[in-house]
Amino acid sequence: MNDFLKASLPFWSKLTQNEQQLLIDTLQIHKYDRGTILYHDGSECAGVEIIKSGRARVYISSKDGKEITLYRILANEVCMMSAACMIKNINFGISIETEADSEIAIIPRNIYQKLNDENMFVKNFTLEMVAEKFSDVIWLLEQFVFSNMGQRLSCELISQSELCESKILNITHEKIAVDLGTAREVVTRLLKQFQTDNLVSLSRGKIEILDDTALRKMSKW
Amino acid sequence: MNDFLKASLPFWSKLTQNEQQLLIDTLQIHKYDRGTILYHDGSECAGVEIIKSGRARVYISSKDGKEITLYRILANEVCMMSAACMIKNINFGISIETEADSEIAIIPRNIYQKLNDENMFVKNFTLEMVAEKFSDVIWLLEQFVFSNMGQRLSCELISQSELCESKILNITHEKIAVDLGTAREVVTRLLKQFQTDNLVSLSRGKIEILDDTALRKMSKW
DNA sequence: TTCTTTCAGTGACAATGTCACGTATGGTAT
DNA sequence: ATACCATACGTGACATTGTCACTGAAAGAA
Repeated sequence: MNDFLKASLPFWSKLTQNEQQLLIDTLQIHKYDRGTILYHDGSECAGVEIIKSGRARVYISSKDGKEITLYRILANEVCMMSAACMIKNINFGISIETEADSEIAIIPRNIYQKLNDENMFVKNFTLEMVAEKFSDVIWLLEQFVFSNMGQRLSCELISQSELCESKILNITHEKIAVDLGTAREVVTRLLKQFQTDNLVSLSRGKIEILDDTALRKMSKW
Repeated sequence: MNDFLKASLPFWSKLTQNEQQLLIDTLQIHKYDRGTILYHDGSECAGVEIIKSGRARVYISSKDGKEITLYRILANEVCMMSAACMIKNINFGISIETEADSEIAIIPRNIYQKLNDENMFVKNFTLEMVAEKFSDVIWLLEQFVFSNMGQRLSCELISQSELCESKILNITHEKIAVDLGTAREVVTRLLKQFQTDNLVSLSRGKIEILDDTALRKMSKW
């Protein structure tokens, strides 16, 4: 039962017996279908979420429906946004949705808060997670400000390929566009170019990576 | 002497007598001219910096010299980047420069680390500061991804006006461009437009805001 | 099959970024 | 004052990216 807690929470072994039991007793586990919105800009956060299985996407969106993906949360990872937002009720203006059918454990807000206040290791963990994601977002901003679309697209293809551990990506231009915060047409145009350059091979809902060396080189300019 | 510590460090009154004394004893105070680079991407951080007087700009830059400002640190504010980077040696890829002649106090790295480990309030403060700046950066990213230049420029003019508490900004198009992460020509073009719309009045190195209501409305779209 | 939905392709145009200049302004040296 | 110089600004041409309004193509449902 608590194997995944050990795997997800580096501070697990530093908790007292009581703290561990408290966690186990209050932990809620939910299943969500792919595409469920776990958290939407401005709503209350229920607690700290741990992805037992599946995957989630953290993103920001504008009123007119544009989006950009900040980062993803994979199995056994903790959603620190929920951790952070409860600390000082800072509203980050972000949203989170599942990208696959997912099983998610929730540590209730007040429980995590208690652990965070009592236990140094928990607080350390919280800080490190926030700092790490902060670092991720700054990297993203860098990409956005300093790189051209070709670089960003090749980078996206590589990381999508790593995500699904395959050179064949079952993904639409639309999804890529949302990840990158651009328009589908732009993605289509560039992918077309990539295809004539023999970097990828395209078909409906599918992109096959032919030359990942070249893409990698490109993405790092 | 330690008045500014009280003002800058919310946890000051929660420190023990010994801790306070330790801080005072090890505190280093330096003066820097306007334009000094306090921290550059990848260098070691000396410690936690507190701006006693003056102002600093936190930014990221690319190899080919493009920049974008993340946020500013004003008098009596603490540079939490240095705080964060020492926690886990996360490299944020940022740089910091003074924007005015500044007096800066530095809490040595190991001292802050010690306080942070020992004292719950210090750790809380660190976390809150990181979360707050994180929130700022996400806001910036939102602006960058979802807003057009007109909106971002009007927003910049408003915030510059608030910074110097005047409707007359002594600032060049170049500086504004660097803040916004765009090119000077783009700023020049738009300012020209703003001028013909009677929003601002331009002269060399100076921008006078004529209609801040309109600018404000614009910046919030 | 036919219908329908989703995905992709395309041309025209707008906004922004880049480049290569030219021009204006204010300070400094003589 | 005059000439000179550095810095700031203006501008046109063009490249890249974003937006819009479509059309066409593929895959699943009726």
